[in-house]
Amino acid sequence: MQDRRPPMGESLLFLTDDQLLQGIELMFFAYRGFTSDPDKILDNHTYGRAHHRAIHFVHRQQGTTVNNLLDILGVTKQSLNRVLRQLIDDGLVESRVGERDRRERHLYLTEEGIALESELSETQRKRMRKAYKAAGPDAVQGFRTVMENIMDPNMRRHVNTPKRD
Amino acid sequence: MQDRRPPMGESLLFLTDDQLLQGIELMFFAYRGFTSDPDKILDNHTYGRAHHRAIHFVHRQQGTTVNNLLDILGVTKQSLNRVLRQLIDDGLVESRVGERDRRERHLYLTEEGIALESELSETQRKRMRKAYKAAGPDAVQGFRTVMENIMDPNMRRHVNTPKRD
DNA sequence: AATTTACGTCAGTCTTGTTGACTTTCCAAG
DNA sequence: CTTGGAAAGTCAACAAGACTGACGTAAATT
Repeated sequence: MQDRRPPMGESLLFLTDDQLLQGIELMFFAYRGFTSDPDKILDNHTYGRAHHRAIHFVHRQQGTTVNNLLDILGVTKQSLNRVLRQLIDDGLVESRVGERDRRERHLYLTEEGIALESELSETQRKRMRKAYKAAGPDAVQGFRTVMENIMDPNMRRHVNTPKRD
Repeated sequence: MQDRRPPMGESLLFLTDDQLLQGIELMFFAYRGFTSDPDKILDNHTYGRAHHRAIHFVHRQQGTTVNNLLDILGVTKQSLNRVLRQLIDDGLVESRVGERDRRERHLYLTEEGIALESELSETQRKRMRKAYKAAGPDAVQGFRTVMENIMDPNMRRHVNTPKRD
């Protein structure tokens, strides 16, 4: 008589379609929760997720160029330009002409921009902190490993790498 | 002399703002990769992500009602109705009047609908399988735990629960 | 001098979300 | 049996944010 389970040498039970389906839905629901807090704040500022993304990456890489931002965000320049223009006009982002290469524009958050960034990221850090704390360090390491393998390899270089010591 | 590290009894280094920031960006980039494969397929069918979501959850819960779908997807009925109408008109989804409660509409995928669902989910399962395999079972368990803690608690009941024996 | 690069902008389209108003169907409680 | 309300569908208008395509300008590179 045969084993009723699918043919797998060791325990590869975590690779069944059912398990993968669960993973897919975890991605959907977790991402929804993850974006819900900032979305509420952004509503009050007549901004959207696109503004949040721009603010986030300008904050993390002050002085980044438009081209670099396009690479990270993966949208067209017209799309990015729209939100960037609003943020500049509203005084949240400053655009400075490059010194070495004057074609480039280097982007910086103003004080006001930093303030909104803090407000937005605080809600997300709070959610992440709660999840990390509840799951524990080993689970977090596993989470990281899986997430890095889900994303496109050439995007990994854009992910923040925490200082060790 | 004091410890130079922040005040934390044990090693809670995985809760620093830098670590949390990494987690936030992992969510962003992983979700982008995760949705990129289906998006390409959907383009050829003049459908979008909204259609994919509807198809996915109708498939997993054949016979589900519109109301239940609204609860899961978290959009307005007008928004859902638009994509559902297209899918019904195109013969991918069948809407049957409820027997017990004839106000309700029960939704089913047709053969054609199942075919598209398979095509879409196959690319996502492939990506998840690759990530799971590279990370290993323990990492996958950690991934699950963190993701469940990121999402809103009342959404957990909607996540597929794999059979254990 | 010619070409390429970086950026900005105008114009138009599409998907997907929203609100608000209104109708039809139908169950269930008074 | 009537009526209140829930479930579903529909129409209309609108906005965010993505897209394509074309064009312009300034600066760097070849």
